[in-house]
Amino acid sequence: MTSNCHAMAGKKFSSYHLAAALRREPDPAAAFQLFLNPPGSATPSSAPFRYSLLCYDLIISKLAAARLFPAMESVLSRLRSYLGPRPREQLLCRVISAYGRARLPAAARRAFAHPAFPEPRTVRSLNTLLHALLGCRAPLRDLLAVCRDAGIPPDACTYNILIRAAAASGSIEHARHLFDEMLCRGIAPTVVTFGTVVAALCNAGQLEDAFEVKQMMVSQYDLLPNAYVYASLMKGLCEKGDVDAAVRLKEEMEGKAELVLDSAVYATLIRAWFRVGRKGEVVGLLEEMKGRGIVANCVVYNAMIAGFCEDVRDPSAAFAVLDNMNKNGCKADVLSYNTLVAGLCKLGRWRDASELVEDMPRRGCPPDVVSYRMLFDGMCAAGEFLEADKVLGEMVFKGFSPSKDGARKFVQGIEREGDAALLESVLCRLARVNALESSGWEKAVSGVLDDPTEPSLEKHLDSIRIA
DNA sequence: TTAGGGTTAG
Repeated sequence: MTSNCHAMAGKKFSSYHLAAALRREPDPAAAFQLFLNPPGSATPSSAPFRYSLLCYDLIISKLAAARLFPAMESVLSRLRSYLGPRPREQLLCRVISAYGRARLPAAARRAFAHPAFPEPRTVRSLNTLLHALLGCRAPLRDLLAVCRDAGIPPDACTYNILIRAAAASGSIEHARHLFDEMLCRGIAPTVVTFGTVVAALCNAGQLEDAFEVKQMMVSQYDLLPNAYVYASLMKGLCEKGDVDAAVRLKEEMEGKAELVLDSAVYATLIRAWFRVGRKGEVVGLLEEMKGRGIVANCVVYNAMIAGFCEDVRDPSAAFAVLDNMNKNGCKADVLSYNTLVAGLCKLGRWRDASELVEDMPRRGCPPDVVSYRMLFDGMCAAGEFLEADKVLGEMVFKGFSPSKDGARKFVQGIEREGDAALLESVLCRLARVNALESSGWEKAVSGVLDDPTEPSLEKHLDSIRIA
């Protein structure tokens, strides 16, 4: 189609045309082919195609978003020898984030140092890398090491990520220390910093401290608490069982003109309402939302799905919510499905859960590692080890591994059933995805080794050790 | 797509 256009225009297909074609092409693999072979470039007499930086930018962004990493890396290599304006750091950030979302921390680190991008790095790509590593659950000390090695002066954003990493690794003390350090270095905390600190304190159950921080941001830093701060506090109160206090906080928000209630605030309350058995009042909350012009998003629907599954133990009602959200133009996300899968498994309905997981790709939402782990655990809990084994095969094929706990229960269950051949094959597969604790498999394996009918296991043991 | 909340699991 594209080549026809330029032939009709009687002009050479330039990088300008290529950029337009890349923008139009929805299929990233097709866009990659277009980039490699621009129309007209194959004619023997023609000079090499002259790419513009925009073409590189477009194709790299597209491939990054589609997680077509080998293709993306090959373009990055070409970009390295590209003689033209140097690419912007924003593009590098996109590449790093894509690796972070794919949970590939080593690749994210390599990208940060990629020679296609001109030195020096600014704090912007440093922060992107830190955020990517945080998403990969890298420990705080790794993040601190990255900061030290980069030698880039941190900003408030850097500290916000580090504080969140400290809280995620369970150390409020470290988070506090980082906050103090940032003050010492003359970096002013922002409303985001306070949002992070309040959330960390609430998650740790330190509500009094969290409220103190809310006061302090006003009195000492002249910053107003926003909906993020309120949502964290409301969730913290609900978890302590003080739903009424959470409602009072919502009323406090309503009294402040500068504060806008949003869907997160309602999702928090909806979930809490279900937990305390006030599901009848949820409809009222939804209507109130509507009245304020707040559109229910995935998070709100997911809170309802969780409520119907966990509290009402009524998966059909949860399925109805799923249908409803799709009708209302809100595409169910992986969390919606995983919540349902968890609910079905908890009710022992692993067959229904299995059907739902199988149906997810058709519904436009491929299962993730959590979907598989929950289904696997649900089958193990039901004593359905052969079914669990099938799921395990599919998981391993897709590069996912079961949780350590799930793998342990699975191995113990198969041990109890005494199927040595199955146990052997299972241990090898688990070892391949590194889902075995050494003590766990050693114990299980030694049990089988005592069995003289199972001589081939030693061979597999060696392969496990090498892996 | 430089940072924070809210819905699942662990």
